[in-house]
Amino acid sequence: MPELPEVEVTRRRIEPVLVGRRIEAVETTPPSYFFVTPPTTLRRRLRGQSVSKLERLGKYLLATLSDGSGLLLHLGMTGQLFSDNVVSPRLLSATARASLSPEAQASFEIDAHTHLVLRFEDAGPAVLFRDVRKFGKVIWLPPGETHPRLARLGADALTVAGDPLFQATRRRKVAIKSLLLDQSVLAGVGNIYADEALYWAGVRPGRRSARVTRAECMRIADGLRRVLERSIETGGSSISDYVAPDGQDGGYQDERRVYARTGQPCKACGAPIRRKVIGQRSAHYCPRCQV
DNA sequence: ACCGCACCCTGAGCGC
DNA sequence: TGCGCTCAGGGTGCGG
Repeated sequence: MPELPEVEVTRRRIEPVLVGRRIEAVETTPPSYFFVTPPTTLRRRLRGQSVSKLERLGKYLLATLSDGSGLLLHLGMTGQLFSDNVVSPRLLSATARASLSPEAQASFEIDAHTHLVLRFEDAGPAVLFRDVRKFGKVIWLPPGETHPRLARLGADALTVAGDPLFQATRRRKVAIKSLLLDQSVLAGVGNIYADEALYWAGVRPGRRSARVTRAECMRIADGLRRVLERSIETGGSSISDYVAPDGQDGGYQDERRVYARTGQPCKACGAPIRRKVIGQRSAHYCPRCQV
């Protein structure tokens, strides 16, 4: 699911049900590479801690705990972080949706894809982390320690300026889209918003980075800010799995200009949107509006 | 240093 | 109905 807007919306909406509460119990699925920190360690370290802060770093969420340690989460492709008092069909598989009565669907049952459950000392809702494909990550950070991946993150895509972006493109042969997806260059951009920002900038995704002009980098930075801010405003993109912690779908999927619109007319010029594989990911663009 | 590729995992949707 | 195929918003690690 999640790119910067979805992670930021998740942060904003899960913060009120996380910060200030003391963890009483931690439940997990068996060890897997989803747990960078093994479940047994996680249980031992988290119990009794209260959450003092929740921040977003690129696509990561970092919860600071009362002893100074940290709980680092990445939602991967299909990660869902939510409180267990909410309802959404996106929290069920299609088969579960088909087999369950509407009444049964109205309360979430912890399933095999729910890898982490945090229960708290107060009577409020539990916080759950569900992830069908297990590309997400749960990492406990000892007090005072950071994580190599965090140290390598580039500038946050929401606030990046055109000039540093232009500098980063020099002497790079990779497609401009692949550069935007490189988290050590820009933190937070994923496949949807890379395509959308390049559309607004009028630049084709396959252009070699070194051949993108300074003026175009300015437009790409503007495009990134535009699509990321607007997506946060509308609650992110809910295309297959994404659901906000309060169970709400996002709205930005309705505002897409190119992503997953292959063959459909460009909303500006009518030309059919094209799909092309770039860096093993699908890229979408308007052949007339983007050069 | 950089680039392309294989790989991690599960499910949905398609044509036959 | 079921099989085999492709596709999917993520990132890492390897060899060239």
